[in-house]
Amino acid sequence: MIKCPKCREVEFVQKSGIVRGKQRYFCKSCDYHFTLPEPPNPTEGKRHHQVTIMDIANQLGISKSTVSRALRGHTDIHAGTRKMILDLAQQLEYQPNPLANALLKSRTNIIGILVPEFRHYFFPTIIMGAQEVLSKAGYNVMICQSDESYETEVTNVKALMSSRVDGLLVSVAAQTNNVDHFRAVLRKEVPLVFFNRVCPELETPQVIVDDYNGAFQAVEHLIEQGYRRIAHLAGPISLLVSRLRLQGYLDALQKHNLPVENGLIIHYDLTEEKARIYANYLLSLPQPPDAIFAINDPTAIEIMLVAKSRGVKIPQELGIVGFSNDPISSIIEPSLTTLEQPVREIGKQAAHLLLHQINADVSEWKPVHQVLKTHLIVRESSRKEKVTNEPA
Amino acid sequence: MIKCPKCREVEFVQKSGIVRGKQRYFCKSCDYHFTLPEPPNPTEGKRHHQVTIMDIANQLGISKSTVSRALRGHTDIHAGTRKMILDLAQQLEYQPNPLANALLKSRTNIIGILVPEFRHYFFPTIIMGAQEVLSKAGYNVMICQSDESYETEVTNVKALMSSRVDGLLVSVAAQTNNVDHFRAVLRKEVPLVFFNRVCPELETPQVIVDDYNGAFQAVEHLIEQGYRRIAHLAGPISLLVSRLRLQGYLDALQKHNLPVENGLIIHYDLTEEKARIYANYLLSLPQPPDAIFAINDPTAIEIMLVAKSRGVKIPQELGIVGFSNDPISSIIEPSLTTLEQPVREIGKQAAHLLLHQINADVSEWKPVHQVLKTHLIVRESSRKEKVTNEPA
DNA sequence: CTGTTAGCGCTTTCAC
DNA sequence: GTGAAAGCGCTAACAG
Repeated sequence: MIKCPKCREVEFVQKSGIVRGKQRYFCKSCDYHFTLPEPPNPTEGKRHHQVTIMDIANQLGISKSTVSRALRGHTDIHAGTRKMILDLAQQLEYQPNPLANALLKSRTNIIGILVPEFRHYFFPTIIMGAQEVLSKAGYNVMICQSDESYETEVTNVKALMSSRVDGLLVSVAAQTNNVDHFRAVLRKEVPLVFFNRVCPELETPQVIVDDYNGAFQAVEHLIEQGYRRIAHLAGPISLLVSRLRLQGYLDALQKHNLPVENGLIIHYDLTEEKARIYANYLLSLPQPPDAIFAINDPTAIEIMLVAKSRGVKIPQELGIVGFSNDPISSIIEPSLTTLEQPVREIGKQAAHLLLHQINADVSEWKPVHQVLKTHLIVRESSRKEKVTNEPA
Repeated sequence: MIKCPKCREVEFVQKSGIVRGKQRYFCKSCDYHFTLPEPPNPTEGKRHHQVTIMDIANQLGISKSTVSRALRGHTDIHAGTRKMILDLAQQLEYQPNPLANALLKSRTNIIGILVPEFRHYFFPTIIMGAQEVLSKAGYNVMICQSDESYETEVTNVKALMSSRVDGLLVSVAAQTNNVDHFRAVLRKEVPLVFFNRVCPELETPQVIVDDYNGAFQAVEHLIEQGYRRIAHLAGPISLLVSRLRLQGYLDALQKHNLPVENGLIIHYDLTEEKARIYANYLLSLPQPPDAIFAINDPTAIEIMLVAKSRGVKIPQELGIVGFSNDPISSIIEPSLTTLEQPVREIGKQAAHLLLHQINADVSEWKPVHQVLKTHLIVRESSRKEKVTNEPA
């Protein structure tokens, strides 16, 4: 005898209508009702596109829970059963559906990587480093590029978030002035790690190199080589990396009692096109600089090409130093003096920090600031004194 | 009165034990049984991490189907209800969970891209082209690189397949001789499109450039410039692109009645290191070649660097032609003669073909072979006769 | 126009 | 050691 769990009445009536062969019952006294499940029908022949644990269970005449347990390596399973399951799974080329798992656990095992571009050496190499670490930890990687555009960056972050990535590795676009979209990420408690182009105002881990000292060394090296009017083709002031390298430049000038000329400091948006324009501008000044410290190697290369096309001799009339040691720096003639940074390592470190955040509770999150070393590589583009390399 | 749907008996008994407050009933006569659902408990206060349609439905006192319909833009919905739902969704920053959808539809909206590497200009540019098309169509992209290794390629394909990508864009690794892993992809009816490094033995779309004619032009150009012992640093014979470019090379020699010397044709695995080794080998032959046609620009660049380091004069003593027009070709000195190919367009075309496969029924799949044009760009590295560009 | 229900594939209680 | 059932969030079929 069945009692209604709501009103304790004993009578149920079957209402008219059947849902897909199932019978529905309603309590006579209250609004409580339920549907009687349909008797199991073994003569069903579904054609699955992908093998599921249910297929294995059915073929073996056991329940899917047991299959699941065997596949997941639970201990309390009969050894024989386990073997049957594992063998059949192998034979059927069973592949667990990560979507089901993801839905259940709210974890996709996907990491989003957002970079400004990946045409040059720098970001691809970082990505390779990150991928190396992440794929070892069982994560796949989704890569987006902002093309230095703020709008694209916002769109990409939204896309990655709506793909429910488990974490985000980001290098900010040159045009980004507002970081609310990253705040939203942290608000949803999705781990976020910045590298190279970071957001110091956000409480989240970041990996950079020692930009200040690198820039300082670069400019001091130019001064020691005898250059006196040193320009700086800098990145947008919104980026910390630009500000740090600028400060290194300024302090090196100051240390050597060289005047700072604001006209020789140009902030630009890191696009190839603008690099060319500003290089031309600098070289056509009434009193052009005798050296340029460029924010990065692609910029330095553009400057070299412009200088060459104008017949300006490097390094005699113009010294150039870049940043990052792009392989092209050693190929171009004259070869480019630059600051080596452990590019691949940046990616690996960032990935490690991200994994740490993912595996820790939100309350334990720590905004670690990792700073890696740079190393000046002196090549031809800044060696004014050709004969003597050592000081007298 | 409730009848057992299996044996038509009328009596059910409640067995001892309650599952999470639910009561289970068993037929007295047969083994049929069911569980009576628990009465709805409105005083439940779950704390969700992410906003779901259920949250919206509950707050509005309507059903989640209605919310779903409103959000999906179905027409048959009361305008007022729709507005309420849309407003609340906005206010709650509701984001649909793509995992639930993916599980339901077996579509992830993710495309896997597998390339040999992305350090140089070529593959990143293709990826950008593909991404442009795919993201417009609502797809995200998952990028893997095989590092030219067969094993890594197999691993990557498996990883992408187990991520249930909706389609695959692939350029094959140099070391790949066996394509069973791609056969498995097609067997599972996952759309697959090859580009650049293709598998002609598989019945699936592919995008290449006119490698044969490109190579033919390149070598004919060298011959016209007066070079007579032309070597070819080729890719692995397993790749169609290597075979086509080799054939172009051979036919150009034949057309101009130049002998083919097997010692001047070297197949290699496309790694930077080996390029250097073989370049050195060629240049140290008792009768070294007076020109080299390289399978691609990175290879040509390596050859140039080796030649320079050995004091071999380019183009006077050694003519060099590459393939692809990597930006570095116009930067290096002497600038590199090469074949321009519409790199970005390759990615776009491949993406279009893939989208077509995805949207078509498997029975309609067509192994289209798209061939894009190449264009010889003559630069300094092959201009032996410096003064006269035109024939007499 | 709206509500109810099943089910995508899987893991995880709970019960035996 | 194994099975039954719930549920992750969503859409679609069906009933009203």
